[in-house]
Amino acid sequence: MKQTHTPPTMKDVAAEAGVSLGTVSKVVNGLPVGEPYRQKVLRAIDKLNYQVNSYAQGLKASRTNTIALLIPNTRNPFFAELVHHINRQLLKRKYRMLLCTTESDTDLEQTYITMVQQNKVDGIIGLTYNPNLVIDASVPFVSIDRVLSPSLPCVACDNFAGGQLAAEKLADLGCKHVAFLRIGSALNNEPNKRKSGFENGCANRNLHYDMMILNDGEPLTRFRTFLEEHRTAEGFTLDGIFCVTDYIAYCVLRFLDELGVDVPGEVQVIGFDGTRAFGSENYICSTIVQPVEEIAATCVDLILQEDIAAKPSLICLPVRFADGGTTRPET
Amino acid sequence: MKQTHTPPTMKDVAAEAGVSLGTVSKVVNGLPVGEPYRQKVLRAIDKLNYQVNSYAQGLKASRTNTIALLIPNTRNPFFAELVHHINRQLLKRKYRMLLCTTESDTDLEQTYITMVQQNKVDGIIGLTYNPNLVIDASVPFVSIDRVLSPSLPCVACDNFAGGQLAAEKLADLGCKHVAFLRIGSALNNEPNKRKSGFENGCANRNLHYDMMILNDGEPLTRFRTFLEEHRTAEGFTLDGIFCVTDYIAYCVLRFLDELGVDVPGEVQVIGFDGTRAFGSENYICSTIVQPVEEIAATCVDLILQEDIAAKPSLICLPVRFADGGTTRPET
DNA sequence: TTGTTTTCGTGAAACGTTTCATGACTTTTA
DNA sequence: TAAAAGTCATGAAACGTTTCACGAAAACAA
Repeated sequence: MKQTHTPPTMKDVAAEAGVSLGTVSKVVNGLPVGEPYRQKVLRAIDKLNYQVNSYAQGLKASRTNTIALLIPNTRNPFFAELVHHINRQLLKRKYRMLLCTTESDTDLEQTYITMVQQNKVDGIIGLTYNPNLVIDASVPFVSIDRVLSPSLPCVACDNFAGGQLAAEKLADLGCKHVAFLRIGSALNNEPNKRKSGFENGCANRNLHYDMMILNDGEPLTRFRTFLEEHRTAEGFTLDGIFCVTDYIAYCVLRFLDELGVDVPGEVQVIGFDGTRAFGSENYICSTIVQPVEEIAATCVDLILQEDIAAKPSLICLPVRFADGGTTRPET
Repeated sequence: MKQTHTPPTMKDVAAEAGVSLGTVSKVVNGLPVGEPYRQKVLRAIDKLNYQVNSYAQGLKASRTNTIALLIPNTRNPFFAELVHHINRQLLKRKYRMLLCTTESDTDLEQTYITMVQQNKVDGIIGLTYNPNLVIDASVPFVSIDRVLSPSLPCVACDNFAGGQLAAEKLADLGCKHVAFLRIGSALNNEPNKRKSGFENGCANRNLHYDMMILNDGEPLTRFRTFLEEHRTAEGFTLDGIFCVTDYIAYCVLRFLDELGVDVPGEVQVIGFDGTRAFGSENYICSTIVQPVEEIAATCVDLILQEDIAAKPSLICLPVRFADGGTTRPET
């Protein structure tokens, strides 16, 4: 009699099908097997409800079926969505996701790096702002939003096009004098391209713009000061604001509210990311939406792709504008 | 000569230390070993920078070092924090977290259930509203916020105390006539206890209250209607509102804004959960804060605890009140 | 000193896969 | 028809652990 509580193994399947272990293995892995054999094995697998033990598999193949996702945190809604979609994609492909939230916790970063060194993950998808991250070349790595080295593929939305779209949108919505608010970064981040895209867009539409750049670490209240300076007796002297991030847009909106400036009446605001309001499908502000789902899918495709040489160094995915109530309705 | 690129195995450690495989295994697993042996092994482990291969471990022990976390989504900030903290706790204990975001995706639920049946996880931590979830008794299960059966432990914050605290807080802040807004649920959810707690608190403080209960699926705009009815020529007839959830509080705040009711001037609002504003440490409203970190730690403790019989069926963790600007400053 | 008990490190077997050399069987060729 | 070539399932070895029966050495008792 068969033990009821042990999951069936390949051996059981082989016995049931009347074939050898190797044959079952081949069928399971999609290797060529004579049709009658394949049928017998498939029937047996079905009958026993067999599923491979990925730990035995991992042991043998020194593959772990695990991809590490290195991300600052899950609190930021954009990151949370990214986690969600990457997780889905990996699950679909029978991979596990090792979630590493790194926020300024060097211990955790070390834990993660140790695991990688010890060959416990098959690849890493990383969205990291840590500039001195040491990446072992033997582990496949896909970066999000930041080109770390020419040899490591990077997936990002089309930040240049996004910046341009924001500028053109503001112009099309009737703005004459806009501002770009951003946080400077010495790093070679992809999001930095939003700036040149924006400048390009303004040039295309003959739009006059100011730019306010905060250094890393400077308090966001500087933006408040900046905005305050634009409030004159004749009204608010800006009629459009592009914020490099929805988060900044969110803060700016609060500042504007405090200053009594009407949005989108007096000034229209566009953010970047496509952050949705708490618990709803609505965007928290008019925004350039990153294609989170495609970014996730692309990362997973890349990390699981065998042929490393064939990986392009930068993949840009298209963005789109979405109305979130902080711009006037389109005509 | 030793191959440079293969991680060291127990065999290597045994050779280095001049002891047997079994001895190394015991040291690694903390089993009793003579002190001189232990020292030799530890030195060798250190020298070779050895780390156990958990896949071999899992194969042998039919343990997988993986805990599944079943959660509706990661978009809700409360869930996102839960994921974060549970992940940390598990990582600390060398466990992996298999993240299953289930939101109304029956396919994914099936994937997850199959994995469990096939013995691919060592336990499940589940926050699920799916009433007909079938739980295999052979897999340890810890539930969050919902008692699924007397034999399955459940971790929750002290919802009763939270409801009571909200009522008493409103009373202490000078409210005379408050309302409790909630969504009804036929399920035996722990959060339902917020109601009796609230009623108890009102009784303690002789506070008059209304209650508005929405059935599952009813649009939240009903709350708007409810609020509208309380706006009279003499002003707003409610001076305090307790919402069963921060999300509802968030919506209610928007309704109140639309209705031109001043918060916290005319009416004070308290939510429940401790949701923080996008990208900040501030709460989105005055709220009863769930101890997310403790909930996470408790779940992990329970799920990894060997002795199932010793697990209590319900663990209540203390809540606290936090000011989020929608109540008047405390005196 | 001898016999008995206890302690504790040893090493082989087993966990469920994958891989590869082997050889049985079929097809092709002369 | 016989030999050579090709096809393809077979089953044993190996992956890195854990576990357990075994036996050597130490401790104790007489």
